[in-house]
Amino acid sequence: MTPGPERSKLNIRTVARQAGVSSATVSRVINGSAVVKEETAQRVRRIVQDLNFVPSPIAATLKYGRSRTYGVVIPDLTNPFYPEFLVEFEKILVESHREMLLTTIQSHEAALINSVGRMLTRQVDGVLLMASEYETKAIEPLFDRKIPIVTVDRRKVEKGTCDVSIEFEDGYRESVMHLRNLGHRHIGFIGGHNEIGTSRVRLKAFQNALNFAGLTYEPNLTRLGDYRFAGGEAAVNSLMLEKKCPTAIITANDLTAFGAMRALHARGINVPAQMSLIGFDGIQLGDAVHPRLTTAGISQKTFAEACVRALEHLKTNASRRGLLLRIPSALVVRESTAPPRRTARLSS
Amino acid sequence: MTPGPERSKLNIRTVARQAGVSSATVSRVINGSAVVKEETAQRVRRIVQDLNFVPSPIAATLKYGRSRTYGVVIPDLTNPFYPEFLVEFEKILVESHREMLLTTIQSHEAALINSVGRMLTRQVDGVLLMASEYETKAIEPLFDRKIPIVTVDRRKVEKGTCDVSIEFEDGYRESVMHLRNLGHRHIGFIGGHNEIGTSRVRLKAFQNALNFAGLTYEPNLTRLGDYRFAGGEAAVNSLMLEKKCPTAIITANDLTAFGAMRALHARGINVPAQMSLIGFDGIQLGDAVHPRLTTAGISQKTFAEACVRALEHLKTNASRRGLLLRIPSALVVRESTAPPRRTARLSS
DNA sequence: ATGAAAGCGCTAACAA
DNA sequence: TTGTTAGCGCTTTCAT
Repeated sequence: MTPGPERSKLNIRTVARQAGVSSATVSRVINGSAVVKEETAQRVRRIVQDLNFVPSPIAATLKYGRSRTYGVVIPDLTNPFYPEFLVEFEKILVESHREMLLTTIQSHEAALINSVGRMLTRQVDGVLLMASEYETKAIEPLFDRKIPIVTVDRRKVEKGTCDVSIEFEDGYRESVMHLRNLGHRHIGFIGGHNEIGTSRVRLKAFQNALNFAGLTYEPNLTRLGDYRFAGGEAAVNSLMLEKKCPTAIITANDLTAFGAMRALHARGINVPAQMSLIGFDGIQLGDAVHPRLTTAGISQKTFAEACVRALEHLKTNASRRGLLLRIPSALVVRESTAPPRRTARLSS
Repeated sequence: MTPGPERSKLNIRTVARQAGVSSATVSRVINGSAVVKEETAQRVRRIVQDLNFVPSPIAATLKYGRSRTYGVVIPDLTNPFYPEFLVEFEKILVESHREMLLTTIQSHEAALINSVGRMLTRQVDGVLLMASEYETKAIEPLFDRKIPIVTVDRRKVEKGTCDVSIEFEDGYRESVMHLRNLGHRHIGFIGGHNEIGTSRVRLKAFQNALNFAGLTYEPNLTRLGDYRFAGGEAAVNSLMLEKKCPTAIITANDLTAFGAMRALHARGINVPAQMSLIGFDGIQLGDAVHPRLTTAGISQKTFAEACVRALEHLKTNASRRGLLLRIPSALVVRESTAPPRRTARLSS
């Protein structure tokens, strides 16, 4: 159209022309190839600067199918555990010039299919699946296309997948021992839906911890929550109907503990004087509520590093059976635990 | 399986071949063009299904420079306000088949330059800048490339930008009126750093609210926080050194209020009996703490809708002066407010 | 040490 | 209504 002024677009060739080299050379300079003569490289870099040239990785993605992007599927972004994780995860990716494609399913099973579709569409190099509550069918397309998958808290791996699991056993053992040492003998537990694998793992870890501490598991002191306030609240209200109430409660996560705390307050039960409470996750907000929540936490940084490592592992070992990494958890004692009081409505 | 080695890649042409049409027709079907004969369209759709074909928008991005992706820059992902916003924002984008590129700067000024670079690189169609604390220099590249920018809480627009601002005036006025009606006369305020525009806006809104309520602004009852726990905590500790303490405190956001609450508890000051407290933001956690936080909130859905609308507006009106949208805020009365008590250490 | 050129998958202008 | 084709920006082999 324009024969004259030639409104040229800003691409690698524009730079090449200005620098008096070929586009191949510019590409080499940008990607730090060692073969280019330093003098030439400098000239090119200069032009890149002058023109404010930003290379488009999209073209590279198109050509090689690799996007330098990892997808992450989050079950519930309003649970602060995930944002705190994402901050660390993003940091690692950015430092190594990779990108994160975040999708949330907000506990909506159907949304997972959508999420997976977006991952495919954007050609991610791997998917971190934090939504454990998924049906295999939804993620089949990822397997079909041999996209590396890293699961969380499944504790098992298939071909082409890695798993990063939190070592609930550590944290719950320390939690139970802490309570036992304070004098507690009857400890309640608020878990998650039983259909979810990780809920069963957490319950089991709690039971083992009781056993380790020489205490007996009392099934009627266990309730199922939903990893959110509401579940913790409802569970406490139900627990308090028991003839023989526990003197302490351990929960599947911190949000559940917050719900439990609210319900206890509402019933005029003082934490920790009349009821001790321990969460799991170690979210920052736990340090802001009153009383500050005693909880078993993990290092989000360690967790994020493991996830990235797992994703990278699959890049080079795509079809082999993957890694199974474990993240240790440890108790953080704050203010929501204390020795039991006889005044609580314990029968006998 | 297929005769011959032929391992053909799965692209629009594979589909075309199988359906006995041209790639252009397949493209038209995929994009819902009306001109294709229904019979042909059906045949194509069938093949797409059979082959599990997923079109690559990357190629389209390469061709047209538009990525159907909006970038979002978040100042601090561990403030639940942002995750709660993102859930709504993502929902809207996904429904209209667009993508979100999330970057966080975690209050790191330097990270903004990095964020902006990533936006450029990924060819976003627009940037939502929630990090108000930015120096113009960092976002210049966006202006240079005429990438639509939507700012938040700046309350002013330049060429090629829109702004979505929260109407702090509503919420603070209701907050102050609520306190005044309870009998409070001396209300403290914990704001944010003064260098940040939105901090000054919030303080001003609070002052106007006092004025509206017929109360006098007392500068010595104002402290500066940092929009996080720590700031709220420190501010309360400083406020309590005043000869004449306030009987109620209003904060710049909920996280600050949490910090304030913690500090008050630590000092044995009961909320709300001895001190009333009102936050701002309406984050979900506010309903989980004890006492449940009275706060002025916005509808995150409305907020997210406005942001998307603003981004879309700039798509068609790229260089014109943009929209300036306002999001109303309203008080949510919960448990952290009550009439003042003479027992607090009020002098006189 | 550098250049020429093919091709990744898609879309839209144009042709039939 | 459908087909043909050029070209988006980049990288990488092969040639020089």
